Amino acid sequence: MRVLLIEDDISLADGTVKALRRAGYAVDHAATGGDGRRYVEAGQLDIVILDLGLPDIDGLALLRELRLLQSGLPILILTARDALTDKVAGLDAGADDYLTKPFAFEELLARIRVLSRRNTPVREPELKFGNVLINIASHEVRLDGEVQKLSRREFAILRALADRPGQVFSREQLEEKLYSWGDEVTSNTVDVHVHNLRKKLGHDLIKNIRGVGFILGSTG
Amino acid sequence: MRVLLIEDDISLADGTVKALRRAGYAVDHAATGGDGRRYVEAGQLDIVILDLGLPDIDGLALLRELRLLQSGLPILILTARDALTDKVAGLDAGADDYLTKPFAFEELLARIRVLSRRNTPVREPELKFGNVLINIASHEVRLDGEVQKLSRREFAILRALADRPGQVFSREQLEEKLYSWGDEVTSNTVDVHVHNLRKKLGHDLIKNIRGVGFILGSTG
DNA sequence: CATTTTCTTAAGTCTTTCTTAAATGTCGCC
DNA sequence: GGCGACATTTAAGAAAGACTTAAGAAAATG
Repeated sequence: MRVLLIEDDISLADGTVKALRRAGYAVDHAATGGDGRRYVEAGQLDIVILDLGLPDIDGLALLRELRLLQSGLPILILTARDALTDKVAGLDAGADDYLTKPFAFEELLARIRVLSRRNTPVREPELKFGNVLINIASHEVRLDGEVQKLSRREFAILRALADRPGQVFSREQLEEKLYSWGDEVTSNTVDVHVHNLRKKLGHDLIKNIRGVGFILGSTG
Repeated sequence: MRVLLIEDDISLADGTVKALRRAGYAVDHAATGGDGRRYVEAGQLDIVILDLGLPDIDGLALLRELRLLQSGLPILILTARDALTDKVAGLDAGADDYLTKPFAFEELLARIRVLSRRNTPVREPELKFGNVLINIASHEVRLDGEVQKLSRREFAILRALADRPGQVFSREQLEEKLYSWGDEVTSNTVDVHVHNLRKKLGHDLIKNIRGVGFILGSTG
């Protein structure tokens, strides 16, 4: 298991590196963002621990770059920035976990274990279908770059379909994604929302399969 | 996106449930571990938020149980227990994230988004017969790579035949696949659909065995 | 608490698909 | 080769399903 620590504070990095090695990991250390990027480009890494206050590159920008380089690579942000907005921004930018300094080393190890046992692939925070771009975090959807305001239910339907492109969802399945237990609905709400979605995002994005349901993003 | 909150403190749960719903999630709430387990058994969930101080079951034991029931289901622990050993134990027992109370709701949402980015790869069951490719998930059928639009009944017949290639199906057997009990039909519908299928997919795919029924030949 | 937005319902319209039945075609047996 | 049984084709009316619209109810927002 090979870990890359991107951290500019040398003395802090030193201690962490040593402790990680003691815990049985092979550890690389990069003191700058540019350096870190080169390590990731070289491949062979299983997990990246990223400090945000780097001297040369904005941490979140680097994070997005690394994601592009290796989309499945788990990235844990480890930083002194404990403001809520920083956490949310970091996680939404594609980080898999966010730990603030000062931290308990045992917790870092546990969170590394969580990330390293994960074997399912991870999706980008943004989804793209043709000329439609879906930002899960901001509930913002763009058609040809232009922001379209979606209501909550519209977004929920779109997201459900976008989670599994090429898979048909029956109305019942979609309702399950929209309504909590006890809130079931007995009308053609889904149809109406789909209709409104199509008005906003174009008529070809969501297709209907007669007698079966709705589907997004397959060629048929 | 369907979230289950397992939490015994009713007033806290109420607030969280409402806020989650406002964020666009379908939310189920279980006040006991046993209840929570039943929700998970029922399926349809995308993520579980688990409180550890439950009245009836030890939280970690429940966590392990849920993991067995649905191994890919993301579980986030949300608890007042902020001791390091609790965190480590929770994460090592199989939780995907661990958030301590009191918490910022925005952070919970961000961490839910992280977990929902994971998508369990789904096997796409495809059946192939000569130059005909059948995709069950998308209800798509291709002839020489080109998508052919099939109606519901046509697809049902083709799927029935394709499920057991080389086996002859009588008209009665095929009708059983098309109609629910009580909907029986008294004409040559099956023949008509087979005819339309052949028009779309070539005349050799579905063969007739005189006096017996229809069969899908793998040698086409 | 008033205003605005979003959600649900339901009814009407439109489209596709299903069924029916009758005509035509084919096989195999006498 | 002709006859009867079975299979295929055709077309039209019926039925089912999808889409659209609008209005009242509910929920969010300030």
